[in-house]
Amino acid sequence: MDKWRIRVILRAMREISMKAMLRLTGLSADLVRAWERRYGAVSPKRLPSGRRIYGQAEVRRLKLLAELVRQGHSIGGIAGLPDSELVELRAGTRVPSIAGSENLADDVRDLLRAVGGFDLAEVQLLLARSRHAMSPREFANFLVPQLMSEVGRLIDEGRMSVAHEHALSDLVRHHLRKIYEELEPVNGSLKPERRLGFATPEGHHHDFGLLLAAVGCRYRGECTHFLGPNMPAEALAGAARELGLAAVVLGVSVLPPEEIKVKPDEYLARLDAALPKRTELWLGGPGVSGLRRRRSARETWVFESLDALDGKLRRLRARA
Amino acid sequence: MDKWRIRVILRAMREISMKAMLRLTGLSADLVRAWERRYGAVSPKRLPSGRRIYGQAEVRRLKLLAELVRQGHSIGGIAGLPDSELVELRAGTRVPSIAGSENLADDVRDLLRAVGGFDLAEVQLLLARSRHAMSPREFANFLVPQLMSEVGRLIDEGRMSVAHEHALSDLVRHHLRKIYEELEPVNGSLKPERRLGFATPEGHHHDFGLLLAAVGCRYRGECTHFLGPNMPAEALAGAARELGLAAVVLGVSVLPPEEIKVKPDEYLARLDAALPKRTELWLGGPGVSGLRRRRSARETWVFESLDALDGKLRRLRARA
DNA sequence: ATTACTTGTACAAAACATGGACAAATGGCG
DNA sequence: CGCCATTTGTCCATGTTTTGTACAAGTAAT
Repeated sequence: MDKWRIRVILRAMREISMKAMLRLTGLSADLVRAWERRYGAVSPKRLPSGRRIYGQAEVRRLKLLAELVRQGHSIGGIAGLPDSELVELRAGTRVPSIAGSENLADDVRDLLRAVGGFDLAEVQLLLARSRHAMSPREFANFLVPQLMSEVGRLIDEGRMSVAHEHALSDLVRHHLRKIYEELEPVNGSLKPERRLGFATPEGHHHDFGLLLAAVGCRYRGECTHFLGPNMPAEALAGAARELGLAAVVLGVSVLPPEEIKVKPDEYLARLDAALPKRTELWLGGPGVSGLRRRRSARETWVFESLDALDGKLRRLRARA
Repeated sequence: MDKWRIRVILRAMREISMKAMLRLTGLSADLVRAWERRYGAVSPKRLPSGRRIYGQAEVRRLKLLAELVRQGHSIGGIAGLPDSELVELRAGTRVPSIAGSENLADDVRDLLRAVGGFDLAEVQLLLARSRHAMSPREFANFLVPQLMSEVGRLIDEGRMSVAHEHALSDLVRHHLRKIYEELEPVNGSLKPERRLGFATPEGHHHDFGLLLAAVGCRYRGECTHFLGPNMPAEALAGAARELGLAAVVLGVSVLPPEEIKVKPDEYLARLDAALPKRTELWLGGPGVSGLRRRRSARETWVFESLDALDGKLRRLRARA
């Protein structure tokens, strides 16, 4: 028979058996079947033999339901809600869910108008709507960069001030932070953990890009620890040791000369000296191009874009 | 027969079961039912089976009632008031300086242990629990300062590193930011607006204290605009003009000499020159004591503590 | 043959409703 | 101050609904 082929196809489409689903969700077989039978909580596809197969969407939904039930919601009350409202329930924010996000460009345009008019409440609303209308990945990798670069352009043209930008930054960062929080893996993922730590060097206060990277990694199912900006080398090394980090992801920005307190190269030397031998160093951000090439026994990798980071994760995952 | 299958899930969005409501409000089932039966404090909808379901409005109202009762109001006296008057009541009450000290100490202890073990997921959980178990004010004015000062002490003693502190800061800030967001004025139930803008001077990247101040002001029902840290004087002045701010609240921290890009006094001079005549300047934070006394036609006020800021708001409110 | 999974039924525990009772706290009032 | 009525949080008894888990009997996969 070509059962083998079926299996390969299933794996390729990320569709998994019940047992695998149970591992991912932490639920019991009887319970999931009861939820399905009594409330129609999920409707997994079936093999010709009648066996259930769960796709990514079902697993995600079951994880959501399980988490909400743990939080005190009654399964009967939430099993019928669509995914988007489950997410809202978990987030605790009310969002006037507009049907579908028509176009990324439209969303950006609306946001820019609201920012220009300093209507922060409206910006907040639009961001919330966009965040729920698209996937975390779309939000973090497309909408946010596009929005911020447009704002940068408008500032260059003198049609907006940095005040607009800062106020917007605070709101956008807040939403990214929420996404990061909500992506928290419920149960240990299938693979053994590869812990990643995120920080920016001492004197580097902007953790915007770092947050984007962390969101991307969580989205890929990595076990991430956000340690924050402005992290002294020795403290970061200590944290890496305590946490047993497989890699430290360092977000390096470009600072105006008068703000440089610790030279990036010096910082890296100190970090390299203090960091545990096995911990890899992944460097990203606008500031990496200016770094001197160092020689070190340590596995060091420079990524030029978030896509490159994403690619690396996919490669690592495929190998395992 | 199969009544399960026939059963229609007719719960609308954002309506939650009693158990979930209890978690959010921190009240007990018996108590809520008593309030409902005796005073009609809330009137939750019912499922066909008779079970109560609570919407956003009811949860908010119960939280409000619980907080006011904790502050000494009698439930019988306030249970019948409309939401707007409850908010008004909260905005005008003097808050007891000590709020369940033994409980607070427990929370802080648990948090410190989790931080020390670098268990960020646990910290996140504990913060979320505390945030819901106490009023925004208790969280922002008691738990957060106590927690952070304890961490500072542990760092001085060498029992914690700044990495712990930064990772914790990120999480606490996130929760403060959420509180700020959730305090968004209900429905303009309060007095005509006195718009306040919040920022830190150029080069000052820490907006932790600023956020605390903003939360405090929103709690008092003020119309607040959080403009963010590191704000150039001219941009801030422009924002004040556009927004028609009644006052700019500036959070000044103490910077190590090598990080000072713009001297605070110079910054203030520039700000004073650019700011609209009618906009007041409220200065707070650890850095205000080092400021030179300036002469200016502008109404300028220096506050030494968050309590002082709170007091000013109450005085303004009482006058109106 | 063993394991994993199916459907259907059954049952016990948890959650919740109602109404009543009770003691501690509160607040006049003589 | 003592005394009494009221307020208020908590607890209990009893019945119903909801929900998690167990099990039997049969089928597919390894």
